[in-house]
Amino acid sequence: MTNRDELGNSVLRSAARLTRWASRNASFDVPMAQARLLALIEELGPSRISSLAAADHCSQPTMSTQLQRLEAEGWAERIVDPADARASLISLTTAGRAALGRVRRARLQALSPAFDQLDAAAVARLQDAVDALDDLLVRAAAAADTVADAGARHTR
Amino acid sequence: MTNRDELGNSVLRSAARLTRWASRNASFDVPMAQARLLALIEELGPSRISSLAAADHCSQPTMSTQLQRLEAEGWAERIVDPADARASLISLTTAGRAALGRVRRARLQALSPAFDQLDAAAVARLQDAVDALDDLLVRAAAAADTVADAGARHTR
DNA sequence: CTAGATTACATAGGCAGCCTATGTAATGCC
DNA sequence: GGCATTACATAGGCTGCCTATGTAATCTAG
Repeated sequence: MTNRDELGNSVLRSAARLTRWASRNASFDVPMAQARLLALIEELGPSRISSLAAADHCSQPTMSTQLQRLEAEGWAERIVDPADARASLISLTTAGRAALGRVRRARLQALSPAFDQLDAAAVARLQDAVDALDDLLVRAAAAADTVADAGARHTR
Repeated sequence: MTNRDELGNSVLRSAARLTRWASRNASFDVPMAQARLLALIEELGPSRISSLAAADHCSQPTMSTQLQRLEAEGWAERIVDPADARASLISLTTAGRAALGRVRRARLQALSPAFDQLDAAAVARLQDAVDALDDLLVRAAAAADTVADAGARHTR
């Protein structure tokens, strides 16, 4: 048990450390959350605000304000959903796609000195690490949802 | 090229996702930064504020305020460094060590449903992932320091 | 066809976490 | 003794996230 407990703490600690380091050292003009949102919109295509919030695992108001920032930069635009006047469909502008490209390049530039030292085996190992983290997150999120559903059922 | 670039983005994205998920779902009473600081003080033993800031890769004012919160909770205490009246030596109180234990248990509880599903191979894979991330961070930080030093040399 | 529930989103207010710039007190050096 | 340096504190600001709540559009039951 101590074994797995220790591992759980290690995973979270290492992931958090790397993330914090990247956000400190990757000097992009674009804040993390905006960059994430740009990528998300690109991935999903025209989407509603609530869909984006669900996909990003954040609250709807948080997504609303983040989107307003993207719009202020001219990186995203919204059209009223023709099927439902309450909702809007969000998509990237040309400038938004360009900004996303800049962000990705800047982020890589911060990591590249480290990556340049890696041999093929280390690259493969990192690739496997990414898969392992993604897998863990999927399981954790699924388990949390199950718990939440069970809780909701109790309150009905 | 595209291969490594893609991997770089993947690593950062996956680590960030896991971290964000954990901070949302691990319902401990103690905020992330405080928890980190508790662990850091435990690891380093009596230390100066500036040392803690360096170890945590944050600024000295940030560490000052975080420490004030730990002190307010009664989890850390400081004594004036007998060798230098400007500095103080920070250490955990008994309550602080207890709080650290609670945090670790709470954090594990959030992850444990996911961990319970893992077989031995998956655990080993995660362990390797942690090592890979740590290694990457060490390389990245070292590379960044080298660049910083070179820059500093230029300004002299 | 209309009153109430529901849905989609916006706004308000608050807290964590981090930064830079700058002030203050102790120390070290010439 | 005077001046730079060092260790830390304070001020002010930004991102990023939350909950609570308001508003307008839509759906639904009667």
